[in-house]
Amino acid sequence: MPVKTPPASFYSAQSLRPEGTIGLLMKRVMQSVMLQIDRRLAAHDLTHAQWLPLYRIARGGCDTMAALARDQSLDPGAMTRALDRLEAKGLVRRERSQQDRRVIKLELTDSGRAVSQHVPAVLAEVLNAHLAGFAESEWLMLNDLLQRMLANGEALRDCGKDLAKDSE
Amino acid sequence: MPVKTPPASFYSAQSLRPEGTIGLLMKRVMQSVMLQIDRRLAAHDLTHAQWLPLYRIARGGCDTMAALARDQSLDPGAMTRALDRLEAKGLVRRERSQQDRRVIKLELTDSGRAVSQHVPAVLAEVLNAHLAGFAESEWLMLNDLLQRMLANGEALRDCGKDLAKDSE
DNA sequence: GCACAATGATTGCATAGGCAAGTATATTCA
DNA sequence: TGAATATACTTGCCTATGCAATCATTGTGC
Repeated sequence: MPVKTPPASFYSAQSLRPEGTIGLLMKRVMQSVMLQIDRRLAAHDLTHAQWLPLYRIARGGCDTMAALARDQSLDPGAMTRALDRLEAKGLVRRERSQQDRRVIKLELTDSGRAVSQHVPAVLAEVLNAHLAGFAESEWLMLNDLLQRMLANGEALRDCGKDLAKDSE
Repeated sequence: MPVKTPPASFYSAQSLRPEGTIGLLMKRVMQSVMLQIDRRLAAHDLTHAQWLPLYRIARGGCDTMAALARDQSLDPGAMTRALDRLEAKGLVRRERSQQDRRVIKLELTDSGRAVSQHVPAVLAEVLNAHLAGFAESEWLMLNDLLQRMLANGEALRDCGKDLAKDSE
């Protein structure tokens, strides 16, 4: 059994006030980031949920629904419908593979390629705006802290799939 | 005109790789936090989006739809439907105010009060688990950095409601 | 008092995502 | 080979959220 770092104890059930937690703070920051991305991408008829699959296909390496869904830890059903919307906008084409007839290959249309090129500038602008006043050391620190939170979360992901029975 | 801190320049349109950005990192951390909350609240037939309104009503101070929506920066329509679901579960009661016949007062049922008491323990557990290995100074730093990002975001919120016209 | 604005709440329409069931195709292995 | 298994994708049903339009009620200014 691997040695596990014990959970922290910054929050306690007795004294917890949700409004001040890391969780709500982060939720609000994400709300703000997505709002700003949506405003800027609206000019290109894209939403905050659509730029990533588009960008991934453009970059290469993710050219099937399943690959995209895994890459973004997203539900396959959700990804199917996201691609439906991108296809309806004429940004993505689907074509059944001949090697493996289960898979459907994805590729961008010319229009999709054109739109995807606007993505990095928008992302950079929005993120930089939210980091105004940050020292580079603080930015690096934030990256590090978030990565560690994510690692902690991944350790939790599979180990406790069957709770929902405690403290009933 | 107030002096504005200029945006940072940690990301650039040319070199940006979305996968490594603060934005995607944070999105994944939130995915993980919400997944863990959902697993634990499932025992009480609650979702990650439902504990906050419930908790708010329980604590007092937010006893109308509009107040809750403002408090959570949530769309009034979304909040109406969220309350529909909580009411359907028998956790919340709605009653038209006599003083101001536009407003509808909210209050928890006994069942709602009982369920809301499980919330803090779940939140504390999930957040602490994600902060495993953190020094207190790191936790404080994370709070500070997130709060500053949020402040930057709020400065953006109203000033640029009418873009969606640049770089077309 | 009355026109007009502001507020509270709801509804329709859209995107978005999770979960589970189902279909089609490939792979594995006895 | 043929049955069991795994994978790719889809669909149905649910929650969740934003935006815009609507209605009722209240407040404001003349």
